Amino acid sequence: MRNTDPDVQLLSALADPVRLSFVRQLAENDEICACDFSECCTVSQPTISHHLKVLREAGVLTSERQGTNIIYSLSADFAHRWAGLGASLSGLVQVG
Amino acid sequence: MRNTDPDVQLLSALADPVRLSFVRQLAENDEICACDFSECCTVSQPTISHHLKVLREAGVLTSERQGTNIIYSLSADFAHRWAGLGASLSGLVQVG
DNA sequence: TGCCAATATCGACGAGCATCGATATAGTCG
DNA sequence: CGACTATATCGATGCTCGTCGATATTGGCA
Repeated sequence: MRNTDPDVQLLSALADPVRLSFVRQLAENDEICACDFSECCTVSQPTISHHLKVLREAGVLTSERQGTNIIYSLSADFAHRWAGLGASLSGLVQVG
Repeated sequence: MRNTDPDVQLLSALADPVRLSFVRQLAENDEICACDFSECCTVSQPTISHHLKVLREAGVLTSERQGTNIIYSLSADFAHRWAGLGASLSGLVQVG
């Protein structure tokens, strides 16, 4: 009996300090190698891989292979989904 | 060693199907009595009270007493916080 | 003051999740 | 092919959280 609501899945994916930190880093640098996330956080490599998978499956990130490394970047429609969610939550989007 | 990041707290508060449903109802009707939430969901009264408390402590909702009932509404700066978070996550806010 | 209705708190339980070490997979290069 | 590096998967563990029934609290009213 899982959560199939994609909005809940999106929010759950972001509602973790490690994952939110990843997304914020990607908001500043368009593309980040998976190996570079390990430099900033105190979690192990399997944990990083797990969190990246959660963000990928929630549609927040997309991955792309470049040689040995895997490059992550924010998903194209993440911004739209965020804005749409905000609209449904209080008709805001534009807040001045 | 808990999460003191208010953004993570905000996202965690919304990352639950019951709580997100509450917020969506409040996005349509400005004010809702606590007793009216029980009509729409399959959870018990203590559970509803618990979820409302989480949303209150995350700054999403505000409560106001009206006689025996307690009226809930969206917090005034919830929209600002949402937009600010969106901006920090990908400089979006304005998306198409 | 005493009763009733609405809401909150308490204590407990079960499921899910973040985390890890160990290991497997995949791609590169000699 | 064989070794090395980067990333993913596996299995286990401890903790957090959603949920409930029982109970406490609070406000309104007779």
